[in-house]
Amino acid sequence: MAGITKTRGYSIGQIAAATGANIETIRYYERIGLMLKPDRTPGGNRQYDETGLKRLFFIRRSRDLGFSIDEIRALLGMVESEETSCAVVHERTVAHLRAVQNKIAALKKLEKTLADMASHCSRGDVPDCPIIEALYEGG
Amino acid sequence: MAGITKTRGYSIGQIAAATGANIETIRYYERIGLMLKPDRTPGGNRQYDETGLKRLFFIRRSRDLGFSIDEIRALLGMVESEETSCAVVHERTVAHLRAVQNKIAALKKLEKTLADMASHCSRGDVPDCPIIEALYEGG
DNA sequence: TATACGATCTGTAGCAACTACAGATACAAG
DNA sequence: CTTGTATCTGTAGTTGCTACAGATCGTATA
Repeated sequence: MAGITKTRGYSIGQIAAATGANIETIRYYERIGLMLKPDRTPGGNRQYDETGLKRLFFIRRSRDLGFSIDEIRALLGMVESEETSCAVVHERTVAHLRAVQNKIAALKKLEKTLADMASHCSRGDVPDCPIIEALYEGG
Repeated sequence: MAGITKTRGYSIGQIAAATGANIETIRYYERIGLMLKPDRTPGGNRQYDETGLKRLFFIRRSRDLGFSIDEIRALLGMVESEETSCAVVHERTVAHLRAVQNKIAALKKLEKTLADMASHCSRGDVPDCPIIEALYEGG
């Protein structure tokens, strides 16, 4: 009688703790339609079931992997509709992978430029700083 | 008489074209105090001089290198104040470089995960997609 | 000189993806 | 039944812009 019956479901705080998401973020996901509207307790508190919990795990994991909200929306749509094939999911994943690789390439260039700039600096008390000069470059 | 006299300065459109910045962005930089308020024509249009143009080049270049507005504010402050040494600028640059390197490392991990996920997918019409399974991971 | 047309003007609202309140309830434990 | 924590709604802030609307400026041409 006093035990936590599973049928009660999970409070928003519980799924927040379980997934590492922040409560306000979960409500935000609901507002933008990424999380479905859960049941409520008689008092009006959100009550999630396994499905909701899983969906949040899916969203968090996808976000961690850098998928945008819109991409996640599309992925969830595919999961929902039985028609969509694994091939389409694969396509999207690869597209995202490419984007990540492009970002890495861009950041590497940037890293090189910054490292070069830093290496040219004597770090002394000189007022003429080669880093500053480099930042004015192009003018 | 009909020639473009340099003393007239540059319009916002001209410095936008020169630096590649967008006009609205320049006004935004002014609003947040990154660009200084320029002179105005009798009619009220902005008129920039070399100093303004150079400052915008500096800002754009720094942004391209991934410095945040606040970091640029600090860098510009150092340029302004004669007291600040090159060493401090170096320090900030290296700190930023570290941040970039950390981001690269994080993205590389992510890249690996995505590549692994994609490689496990047969790309067939199978409804059970290993990518989707992987996204549900943690639940 | 008149006028047409593009460039600028101010001010505000929107974007992603959250985060951070305020002020009011709900709920669980003692 | 009280206390204290958890949630509730709604709104505003964050970063770095971008995109309007509706008015005015500036200039090239007839």
